[in-house]
Amino acid sequence: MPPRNDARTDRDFMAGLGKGLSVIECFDEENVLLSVSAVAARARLSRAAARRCLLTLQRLGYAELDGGLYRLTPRVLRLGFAYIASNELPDLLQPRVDQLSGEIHESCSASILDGDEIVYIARAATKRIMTVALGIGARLPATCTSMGRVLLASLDPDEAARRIAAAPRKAFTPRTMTREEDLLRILQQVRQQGYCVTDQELEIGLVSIAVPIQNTAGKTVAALNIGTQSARFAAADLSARFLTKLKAAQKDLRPLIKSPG
Amino acid sequence: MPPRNDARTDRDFMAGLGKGLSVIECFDEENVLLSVSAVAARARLSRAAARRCLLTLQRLGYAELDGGLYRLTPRVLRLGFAYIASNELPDLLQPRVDQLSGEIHESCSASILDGDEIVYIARAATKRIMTVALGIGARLPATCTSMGRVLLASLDPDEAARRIAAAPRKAFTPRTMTREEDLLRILQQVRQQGYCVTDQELEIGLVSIAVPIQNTAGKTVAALNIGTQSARFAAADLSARFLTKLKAAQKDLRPLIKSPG
DNA sequence: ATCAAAACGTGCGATAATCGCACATTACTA
DNA sequence: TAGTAATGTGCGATTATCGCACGTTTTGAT
Repeated sequence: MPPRNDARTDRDFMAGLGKGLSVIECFDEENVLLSVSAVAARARLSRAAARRCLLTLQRLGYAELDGGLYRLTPRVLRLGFAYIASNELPDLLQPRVDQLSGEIHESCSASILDGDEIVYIARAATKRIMTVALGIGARLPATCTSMGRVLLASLDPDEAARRIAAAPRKAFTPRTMTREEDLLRILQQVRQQGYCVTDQELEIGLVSIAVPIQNTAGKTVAALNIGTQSARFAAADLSARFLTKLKAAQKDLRPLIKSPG
Repeated sequence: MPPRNDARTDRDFMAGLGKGLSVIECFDEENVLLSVSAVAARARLSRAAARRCLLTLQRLGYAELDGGLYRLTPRVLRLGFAYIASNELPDLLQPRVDQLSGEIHESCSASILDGDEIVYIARAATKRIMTVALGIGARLPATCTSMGRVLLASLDPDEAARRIAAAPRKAFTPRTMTREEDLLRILQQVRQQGYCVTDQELEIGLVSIAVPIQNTAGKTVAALNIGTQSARFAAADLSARFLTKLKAAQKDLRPLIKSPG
């Protein structure tokens, strides 16, 4: 489990904690109820270890037994909520996301970058526009989403290139950009124009536009986007239609987001 | 840490996992950045154990070091999201919550019961109506909220009485009901009328109305509410104004929510 | 209905990992 | 500058974790 050997850090690594967390992450949309063996297989643990983790989680109220199978309880939300509550960003962005969505009657979201994925931290949906539901905490690949590209573009170019090189670049649709050089060129363009439009690269029929959200120090800390259906707006029309609103939100939010330290 | 001695279960309890989870829960709105000692104190751990947990969380990407202090990373959302994604309820309720909020231009939420607290699992806010922000995963005492009372009322009366007796009943405002007998009487009333209105019991100026949401088997699995300001609607007017919409949502949702098993 | 295969719970000895004290070091404060 | 407090580190003792192996239960196919 420990990726590297950090001398001291290696001694202080608590294997049990790592295993338990990976057990929690075993559960998802397609795996609501899992058996001990299934968890062991998914988390790459021995059956005994998986069982001990599940028993512990059950004892602590994070999991419950349902006819021989385990399921997570709402108590698990306490963990994710520890982040939401400890980070002011979601609180600051959610009202504005709600407002924007109400004004334009389109889905609106905010996300941050975590490795090569974006993580939704605020969201307001008019109706479900994607086949998959995207609630808070949901993750999408950064390389093929408008918010992800805006966030990647805000990084040091070398760092951005590194993450793109390391990221799996699956072609979700025929339009998905997968070539490294194409992505780097797009990032360059995003840096210049200050926003990003994606045209059905994640799902056919889905278009979106995103802008970076900066803190008082000017550092990009999140991305804000509007997503809609290509049947209603062509990708080329998104900037003319929504960019003013997004830029206004960007400007309003900036003084509210204090830089750390 | 283990509450009881369950013979076998006791042997299979992984102390390290329990400690790590309690460390994560140390972080909240008022404690964004915590030192090793602070975490040790909050989680009731030895400094060494707290340090090992934090080091492990850092290694796994759940925490990061910021000038000698630790902070949670968005990766923690993966844990809470494991629940959201593995439970269909939030997905089913969120669109309807969004829709309802859009129609009536008031804040609308859904929650479930966890012990003596309600946990928000879907939410759409028009503007911030409470001084505290309530995102997904947020918790409030069940006894003094409209959704909490609806959910408590759905339990076996003995069980409800037990939870009320065990719950801390803090008076958030002068109007907060704290007497056990009053609460039991209210629950009785809620069972009869099928909804609950609360009038500034959690925060002055805040009124709300809630109805239970049932699955196909008729079992209450969540509560749906509308919250607004007493300056706009008197508590007595809430049912006349909003009950029809809430009941409609209740009826629409019921066939969508399958009973487990 | 019967049987095989798979999954589950349990016991236990060996091992390795956690534990927390004690010390050295580094901030922070008065 | 001295004193307080918090941090990182080393290490021996302890104990909790590990995973195999066994017996039992459930599943599912014939």
